[in-house]
Amino acid sequence: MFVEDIGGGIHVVGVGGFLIRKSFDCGQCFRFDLSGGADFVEAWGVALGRYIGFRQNESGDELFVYNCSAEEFLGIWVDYLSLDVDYSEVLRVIENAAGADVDPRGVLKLAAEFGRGIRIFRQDPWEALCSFIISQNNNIPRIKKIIARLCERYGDKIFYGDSGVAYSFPSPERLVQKGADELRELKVGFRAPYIIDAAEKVISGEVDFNAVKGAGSLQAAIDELCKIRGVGLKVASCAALFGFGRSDAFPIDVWMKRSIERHFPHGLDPLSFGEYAGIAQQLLFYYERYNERYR
DNA sequence: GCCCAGGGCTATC
DNA sequence: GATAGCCATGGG
Repeated sequence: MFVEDIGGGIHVVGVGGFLIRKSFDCGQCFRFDLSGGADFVEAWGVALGRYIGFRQNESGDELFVYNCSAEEFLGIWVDYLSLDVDYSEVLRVIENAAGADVDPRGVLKLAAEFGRGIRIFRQDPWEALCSFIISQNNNIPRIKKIIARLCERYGDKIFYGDSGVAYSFPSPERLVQKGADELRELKVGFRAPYIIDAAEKVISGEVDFNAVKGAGSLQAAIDELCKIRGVGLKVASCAALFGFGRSDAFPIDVWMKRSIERHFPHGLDPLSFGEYAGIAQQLLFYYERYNERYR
């Protein structure tokens, strides 16, 4: 990877096939907005308390990162974006993880190709947990709007610019201080008490993030997260995968249920993907959710 | 105007 | 342990 400073940002070459168009739009994070022109894509948003922008050409071999220094990119964003992981090897494993008996139509290979360029980000644990509590029985555009309102009202101003103001994701302390009634004004609906319960248990240590990270098994990590009211298997799996680096977590939502019912007549065992189960899940989700051919 | 959404809780069988 | 109804809201 080659990184050089330019005015207001950096130029990166050699990102190993990483594509911002797919990675920021595959349903794993909710605070980035995609825009684009004829032959490029931009993604602007907030993560890790920083306002940052990415611009990439269509083939993906030219990446520009704004509001970011070379040092910051190498020290923070390479990890966040999982650019240290060899996804060509990951995809190879996933494609070959099931035989024709399990995957008669070769959907794993199709999904891997369709989602080539996706990286599973290493997001902030609290933000991921809170975001996926909000996600339940909800749709992605609306989840993004609710989270944007949450940050505008309760986050800190972290950036002033011509295009507007950017806000950080609010801490659990701030949300507890506000309470469920005020949260309802943001139209989070029945999820308001769930968010408060999560914040309270994180603050008190009843739910221990270090215990989740250091859990000896995926099940132990999920059990810890499920102490929170409103957090079940699916939300816990998403938080584990996207916020705690548990790449073996395998969240099953309505899209994944459809994918499995449609393509895998005898079901699909996450264990067959080993530590890459979460990535396999994301590829199947993306293929089912965004591939018009199979809608 | 209707169905649905990156679900989970509760009651009931 | 499985299933049904409910939860609050608005995207498409």
